[in-house]
Amino acid sequence: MPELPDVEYLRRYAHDTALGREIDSTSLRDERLLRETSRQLVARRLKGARFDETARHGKHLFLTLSSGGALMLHFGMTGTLRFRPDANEPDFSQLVIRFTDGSVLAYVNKRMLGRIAVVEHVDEYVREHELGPDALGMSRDDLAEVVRGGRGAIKSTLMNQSRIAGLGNVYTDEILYQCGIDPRRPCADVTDEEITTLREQIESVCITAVRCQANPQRVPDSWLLPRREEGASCPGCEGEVVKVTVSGRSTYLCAGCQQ
DNA sequence: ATTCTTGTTGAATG
DNA sequence: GCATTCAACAAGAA
Repeated sequence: MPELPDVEYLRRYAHDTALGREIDSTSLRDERLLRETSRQLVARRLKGARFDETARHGKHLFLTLSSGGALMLHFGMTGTLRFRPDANEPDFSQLVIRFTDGSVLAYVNKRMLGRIAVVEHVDEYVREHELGPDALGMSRDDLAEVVRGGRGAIKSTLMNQSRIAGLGNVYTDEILYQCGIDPRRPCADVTDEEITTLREQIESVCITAVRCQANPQRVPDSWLLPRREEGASCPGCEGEVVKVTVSGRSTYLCAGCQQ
C-alpha cells in the first residue's frame, strides 16, 4: 500500500516520534532488505547518532542522521513503521532501532519486498536511482512534459517512478477517476485541459489522503478508493465499478464517469 | 490448493 | 537505442 500519501504519513509519524533520541543499538532481521549497504554499516552508522530531520521523495523515506548521511526506508507493498515508548518489538520487525531512553522505532514488513539503506546524500540517492520529480509540488509545465513524453496508457506513465515519483496503483486509479479520465487512454489523447485537471487532482488527492492518514476508511465518500471491487456502485453515478488490466496491474474504474 | 496482490527490477518486446 | 510491458520476486490472504 505505501504510496506517496502513506509514506508522507509515515514521515510525519517518524518526525513526531523518533527525532532527537539517541540511538543505542539496532538489529536487522534479514539482509535481503539491504542492497547498497552492509549489515555492519547500518549498525555502525546508526549507533550513537540521532535522527535530526525527515525527508521524503516519492515512496522513499529518509531519516537524516546527526552524524551525517541518512537512513533510507522503502516500504514495498506491506511495510510500515511502529514507534513504541516501551521496548516492545512488533511482529515482523525487520529493523529495530532502540533508543537510549528505552523507546523503539521498528520498520515492520511482512514480506521481503522493501529496501533499507544508509545513504550519504538524499539528492544523490534520488539521482542515482533515477527517480522523477516528487508528485507533490510539480508545476503544470512539469506534468505536461511527463504526459507528453509518455507513449503508452496514461496510467502507466503516471506510475513510472522515473517520470514522476510517488504514485502507485491505488492512488493513480483514484486520481484518474477524480479527473474523469479512463486509465487506458494513450497519453497522446490527453488534452491540455485534462493535464491542468490532472495536476490539480494529483495535489488534491494526495493532500486529502495524507489528511485522512492514508486510511481508506476515512477517505471522502466521493472517492473510488474504498470501492475497489468489481460490481461495486460508483460513488458518482448509477453505474458499476469495473476491473480491467492496464500494463499488468489491476485497475478499477467507472466507464460512465471516465472517458 | 490455487490464485491474487497496493512495488520494483531486469529481461523481453515493440 | 529507447520506451514499455512482463515475469519474477515474497509471503500472506482470499
